Amino acid sequence: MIRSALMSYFCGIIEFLIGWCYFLDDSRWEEERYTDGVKWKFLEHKGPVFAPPYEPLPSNVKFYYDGKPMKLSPEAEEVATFFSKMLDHEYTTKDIFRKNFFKDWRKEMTSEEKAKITDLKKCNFTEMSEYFKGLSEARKAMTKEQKLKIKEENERLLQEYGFCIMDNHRERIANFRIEPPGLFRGRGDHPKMGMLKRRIRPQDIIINCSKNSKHPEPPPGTKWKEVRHDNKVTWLVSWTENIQGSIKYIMLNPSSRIKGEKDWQKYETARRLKKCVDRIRAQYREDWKSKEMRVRQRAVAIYFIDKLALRAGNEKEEGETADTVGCCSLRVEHIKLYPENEGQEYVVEFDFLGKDSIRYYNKVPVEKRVFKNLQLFMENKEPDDDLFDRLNTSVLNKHLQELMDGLSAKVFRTYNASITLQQQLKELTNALENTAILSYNRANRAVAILCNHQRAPPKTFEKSMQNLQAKIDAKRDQLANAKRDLKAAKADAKGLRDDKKAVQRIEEQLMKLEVQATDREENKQIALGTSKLNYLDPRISVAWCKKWGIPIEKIYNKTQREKFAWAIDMAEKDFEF
DNA sequence: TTGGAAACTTAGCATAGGATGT
DNA sequence: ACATCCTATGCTAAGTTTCCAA
Repeated sequence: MIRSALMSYFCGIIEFLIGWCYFLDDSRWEEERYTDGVKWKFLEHKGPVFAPPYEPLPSNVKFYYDGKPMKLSPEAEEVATFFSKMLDHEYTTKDIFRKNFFKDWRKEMTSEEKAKITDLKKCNFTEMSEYFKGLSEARKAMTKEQKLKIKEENERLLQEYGFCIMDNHRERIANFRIEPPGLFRGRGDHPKMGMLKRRIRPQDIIINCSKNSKHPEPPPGTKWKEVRHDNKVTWLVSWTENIQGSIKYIMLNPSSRIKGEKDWQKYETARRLKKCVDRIRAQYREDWKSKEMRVRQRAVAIYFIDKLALRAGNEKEEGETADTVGCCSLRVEHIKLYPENEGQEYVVEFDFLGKDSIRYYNKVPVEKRVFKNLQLFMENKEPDDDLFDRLNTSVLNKHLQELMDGLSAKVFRTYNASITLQQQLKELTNALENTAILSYNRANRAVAILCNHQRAPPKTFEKSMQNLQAKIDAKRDQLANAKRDLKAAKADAKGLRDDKKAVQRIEEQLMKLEVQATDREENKQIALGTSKLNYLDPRISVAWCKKWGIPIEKIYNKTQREKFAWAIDMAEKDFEF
């Protein structure tokens, strides 16, 4: 079954089929493929699409310094436009943002400009800002023909640069456009916010492709930094970004074979954890009693990672990024211990900023041994000391790897997310089709809450809720009227039947609206997409759809169906995670 | 053998663009 | 036909894990 499904999905052509049959007949394929690390045999692409060059402002749009108009050099002007475009954002008022911006802006100025422009407060960007607002208005107001023309040009670019050939398949590339220059805005309280993210040029670009492929051409008069032929990696293009000095990549779309296969493998690893999670849990519970402090710390950390789906928590360089933590990097100040709280014993209160500076707040009762250990870990420490001072992610993952091949901290998140979805779907789904999606979303929501996937409530949330409520009220009135008609229409049989039908139809519509309202309200601050895309084994959802006769389109949109094509082909209604 | 770099996954937000209502 | 609303998509930052050179 798996065999044929896979073939129909992946094996378009004969050569490829041979490769897959090798895989299908021999489970060592994965190991071989991944231990020798070869990711592809052939790779050809057209290289990246660069950001459009800077277009200087028209002469009537002026920058003012100290109240007087001032013509800027193109370099300085460009950076000024970045700032002017952000004027409406709160962060242009933040000290760090302004300080970083001004420092980097000055680097782009001529010496004359530098001498003159010494105070950001004296800079007036409003005319520039208005100009860009005007441009975006104009873009919105374009005629159909103009919009179509742009759309066609985008499509042409996509067809030319958006695909590559990897091992006999034309595959979609994820991000073939180079990130345009601008002002860096990190998430949360980022020390580098406002810094200039510089323009990427051909000489910054490393191309990766097959030796025997047609190499991408750099724009006329330019050169690539390097062309290499490394088939042990999956990226096509890379460059070094100037804010953190990290490398950025152009890679394939999630619909590609190489990503799909990896995704599948991820869920298979999580399913292997399912088989031995009892043993591992017994182990860490045992380790809570260990004589060795480092073993006890490790065991408590794994418990948190398992029970609360915390991230591993790598160390971060201070001052380079926002101050956020995960499990291993928790500090004393991030938890509070309550021997007794609201009728529960041994309660731990977590309050810290996690990835993307999203707050994690949770009060959980824990086992007595965990509680006692935490008290011990916190003894004689300052608030900003590490809670787990004998532990880091490398030590932790090394230990996990010993417990199970391929086990790392994030596998627990994947496992717990997927198993929770499966359980919740079993519990919540009732046979009534029109509430099935609500059940699904609720199961999805349980996972999102576990993983702390939050979102800012949409700006228009209140409004949209009101609109929906108005619709519901209107529908209620309509129902009341229909019921009245029904009472009045007792006389003749046909009218009675029609009226009954009408009442029923309206009742159904009303229920649908009410379900929609419930769903939306419950979703106010919770993001479902992240878990759906990254943590939930799609085969669970596919199986659920098959079991309840729900069209897959109801839960996965087009992009998601493309990403999960492997699972849609593979999973039958009896799939068990 | 280890620490930093490289590679790759996960993340929320902005907005484009399509659906829906008027 | 147009305005409004909502969802899908693009974007790129921020994580985790793996890799590899010293």
